[in-house]
Amino acid sequence: MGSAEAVATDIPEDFDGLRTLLLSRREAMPKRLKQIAAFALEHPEDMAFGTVAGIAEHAGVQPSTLVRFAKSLGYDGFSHLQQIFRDRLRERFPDYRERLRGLRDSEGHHVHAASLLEGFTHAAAISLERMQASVRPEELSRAIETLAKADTIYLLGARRVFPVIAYCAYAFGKLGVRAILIDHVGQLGPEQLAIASKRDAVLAISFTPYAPVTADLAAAAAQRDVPVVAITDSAFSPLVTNADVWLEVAEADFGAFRSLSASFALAMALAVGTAEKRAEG
Amino acid sequence: MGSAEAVATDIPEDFDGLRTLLLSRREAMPKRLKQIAAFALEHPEDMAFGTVAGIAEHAGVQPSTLVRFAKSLGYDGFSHLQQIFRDRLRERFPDYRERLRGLRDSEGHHVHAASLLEGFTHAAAISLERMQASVRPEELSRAIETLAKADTIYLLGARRVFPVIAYCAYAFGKLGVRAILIDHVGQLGPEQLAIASKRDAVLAISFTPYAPVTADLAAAAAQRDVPVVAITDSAFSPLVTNADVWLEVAEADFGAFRSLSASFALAMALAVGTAEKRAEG
DNA sequence: TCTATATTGGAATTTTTATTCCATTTTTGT
DNA sequence: ACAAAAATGGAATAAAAATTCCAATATAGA
Repeated sequence: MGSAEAVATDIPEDFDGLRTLLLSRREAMPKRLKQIAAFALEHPEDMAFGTVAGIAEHAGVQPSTLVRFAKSLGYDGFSHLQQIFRDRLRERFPDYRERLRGLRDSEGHHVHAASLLEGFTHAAAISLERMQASVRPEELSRAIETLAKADTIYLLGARRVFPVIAYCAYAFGKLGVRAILIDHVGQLGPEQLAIASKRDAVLAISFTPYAPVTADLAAAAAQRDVPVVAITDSAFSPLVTNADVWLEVAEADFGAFRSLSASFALAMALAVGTAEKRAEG
Repeated sequence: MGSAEAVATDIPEDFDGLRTLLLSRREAMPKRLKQIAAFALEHPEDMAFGTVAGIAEHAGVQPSTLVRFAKSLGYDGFSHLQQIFRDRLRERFPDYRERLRGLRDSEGHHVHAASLLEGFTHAAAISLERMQASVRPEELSRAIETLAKADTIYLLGARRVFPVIAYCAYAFGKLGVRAILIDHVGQLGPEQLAIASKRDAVLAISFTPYAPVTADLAAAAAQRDVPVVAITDSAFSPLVTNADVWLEVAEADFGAFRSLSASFALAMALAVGTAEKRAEG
């Protein structure tokens, strides 16, 4: 016994932890392993994407040495170590379920509750960050212009995104912009939308799994030449075909639930932007 | 010859090109391939990291269909296609900087629209960060325990926070927890809440300026010994006096509008925590 | 310098993963 | 409604990758 393998007690499951570990062990490492440690911190992307053979060649070591490196840190093998680098690129929590399970066993209930909260908070933060990169300013401007020209704005959204559209109703009301929430009570959606004309506009939101009502009502409106502004999560959304302008928002999830933070931020920007544009002209 | 394979003349080598290609072919694609195309654009990260088997399962298709998909676009095989997704993740950071620079250079309206969006995004991020510090894990646990013990959960929230409570109705439903949304249609709030007993619970949310309905209905429920869990923004809130447990959330604002992000994250943590606790015992 | 111990290189092996093939189902055109 | 073509599912196969093992080399302590 007493081999080189670590006692596998504190294996870092995220990149920061790994970096700290590597730095602290740096001095005590044999030549090739130190070489790999340096390479890993310098080229985390290669570590995330490469194969053992490829990375080994780049780093100037043997494939087996890479596996040894991973094991000496306490990981099962190279694949396990690589997961850390992949998670980092994904900006996701490392194996969150595992972590939650561990917390539940070791400490009290409130720790678990806190980490649930942390999970949803994190998902929200990621969504916001991603949206900053994905929404194109020109499209946003076009959407605002379309809504600003409208006489009345009809708000369309069901199920998961209903809260967003409900908030739009609140915000437009506060801003003095005439907007009508199509809540589809008593299945009266079509009737609620029937009076929309080409001088109005529809703001429709829908994410997977796309609620059929939303797409149907938006299509019906588009048919009658009512301008449609859509917020959705993919170019394949049924809303896209009928939309004059569409904005893409990909929300991050935690467990089975997706965030709505980015959608809210976007909806608010649309609402305020519309109100300001109207005030101008 | 003349098989289904594409003529391999214009294989996009970057993500944007691929996206454009997929969009242009969207209509002509058979069902499963379209399904994959949608999945690929929605979950580019999974495409980058996953294995054929894993991605196929997530997307709900057979592994062979994934390979066919890649080939139908002109790629050698799945691995070749996957490379596009990996390259995209590698270049994500420079891409983002480009975008910001472009933003600065472009014309006035777009900049303004973009900065509105940034403002709301920022407010949301700040709110999330603050909440992490202000919510005490023990209180959160107590709130979850209270809700978990309840037979039926009555959801109370009006005006600005109505979206949060509406989302709770959605989440609890998904999680199989009996919950009733007091939407106060036709001013029937008191009647909707009348059947709540001490074996149930009320989850009430209210922020300044506190909507009187919410406080009144919560007080009426508390009067009849229905446990009340409250989410509010200060110790001076009218909800506090009637609540058995209360959680404080201070949302940041941008312009006249406050974020709701932190409230959403908290509400989701409550919902999932409650469902888990019920599953345990 | 010599020996015990740790480290390294590289081929052999096992495991995982991508791809192909064919029978079955679905769609399309007449 | 029918035949032909296209699309699909799933098992079989091929390819690629990770891991292991052992001999060779280097290192440290006496």
